[in-house]
Amino acid sequence: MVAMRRSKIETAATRRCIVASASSALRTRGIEAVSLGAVMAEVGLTHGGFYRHFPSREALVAEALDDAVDTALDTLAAEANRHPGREFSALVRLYLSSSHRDEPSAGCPFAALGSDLARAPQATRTAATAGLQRFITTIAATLAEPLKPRAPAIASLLVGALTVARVTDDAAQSQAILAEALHAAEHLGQP
Amino acid sequence: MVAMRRSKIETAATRRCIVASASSALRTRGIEAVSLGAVMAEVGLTHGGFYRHFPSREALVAEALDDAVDTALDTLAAEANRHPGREFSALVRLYLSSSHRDEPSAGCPFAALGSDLARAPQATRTAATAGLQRFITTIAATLAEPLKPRAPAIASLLVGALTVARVTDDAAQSQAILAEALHAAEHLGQP
DNA sequence: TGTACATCAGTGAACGCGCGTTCACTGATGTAC
DNA sequence: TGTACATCAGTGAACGCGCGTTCACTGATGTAC
Repeated sequence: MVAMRRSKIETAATRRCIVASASSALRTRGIEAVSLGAVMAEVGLTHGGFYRHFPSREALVAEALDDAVDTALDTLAAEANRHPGREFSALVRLYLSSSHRDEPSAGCPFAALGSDLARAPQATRTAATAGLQRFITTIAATLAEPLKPRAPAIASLLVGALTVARVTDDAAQSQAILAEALHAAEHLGQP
Repeated sequence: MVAMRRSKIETAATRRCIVASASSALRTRGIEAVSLGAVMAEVGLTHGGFYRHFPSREALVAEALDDAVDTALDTLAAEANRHPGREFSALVRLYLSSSHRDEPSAGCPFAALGSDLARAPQATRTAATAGLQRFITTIAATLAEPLKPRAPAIASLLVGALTVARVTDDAAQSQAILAEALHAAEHLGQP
């Protein structure tokens, strides 16, 4: 295909595709293992055009992380709202499901990238900090008033459980971790 | 300095130094960011000699991870044993301390490398799986008999809390996460 | 115990590779009149 | 509305860099006798 100028609408769509591609690639392969060439190839473009959309790789990473937080929290909040009166339990069960464990590309970026984010450069850290606050707020929204202060601990439990359930090679141990974490989360979600 | 053959004792010491250097570098900078050149330079050697000790970078990573698990669990178990009758609380307080958060190089490798380990190659995954089991066992050893099944959930909470406390940019939020996680851990450590 | 030789820990140059970034170029899109 | 020109999305080659790994070499250590 020959290079040529694209319409503003096409350009905006391309940019969104690049972010979406990076957003899932990051969660699948980790921040450092995602190359610009791979992201652009998945969108159907060559790597050279990248800099028409972003000033640097890091700018894309920060924006892709924001996108990941958005879509993951939307999914969790939607699941909670689908179960009126049992929002907390619904959120926790989806988060600690084996499908979430087995599909990091669309899942929680803190479980997929936690240790990477702690070492990431400024722009990414800033996006991560804001996203983490939103994650905690989303959990708090499903808790009764006096339990809301437990949201940070519950967020920690969810992120940690999914992370270690993905670390272990042993399928039975992985299931046990999810099950015990679910039990503990429900315990923390009650007075 | 001129190259020359070293005694068996020196060779073994060098090997241990390489592992120790890698063990802390991994936890500080992440698995992918640690280069053999940097590890060897820290030991005072050039990169070429690495292959006299290990067949590949991955073999070193797996062994360094084992070392990290060993030293981190030794520290936790020693702290627990220093407080007879309050082993669980002592372990959890050390794990969720701000000094642990601020010093990843000597700390828990699951908090420092969690998401990296989930994507690591076979040898590393195998070492991580065994190490995770030992971590859970170490926690269970500090719990009363009927509470031992909660060890995987408590391990998840500790790993997750330290991970997200390191992700956030906001010092106050980081402290709140550690404090709330400690509260939740103590809650889970009681009948 | 002493000697002759094989071994091998460490050096430093070299390799091939993939990466992020830059750049000259193309030609349709957007805009000024 | 029509025309002339500036803009710029995307291409593909090129760059410099750091990486893991290999290798010929050095000379003290280890071993066979």
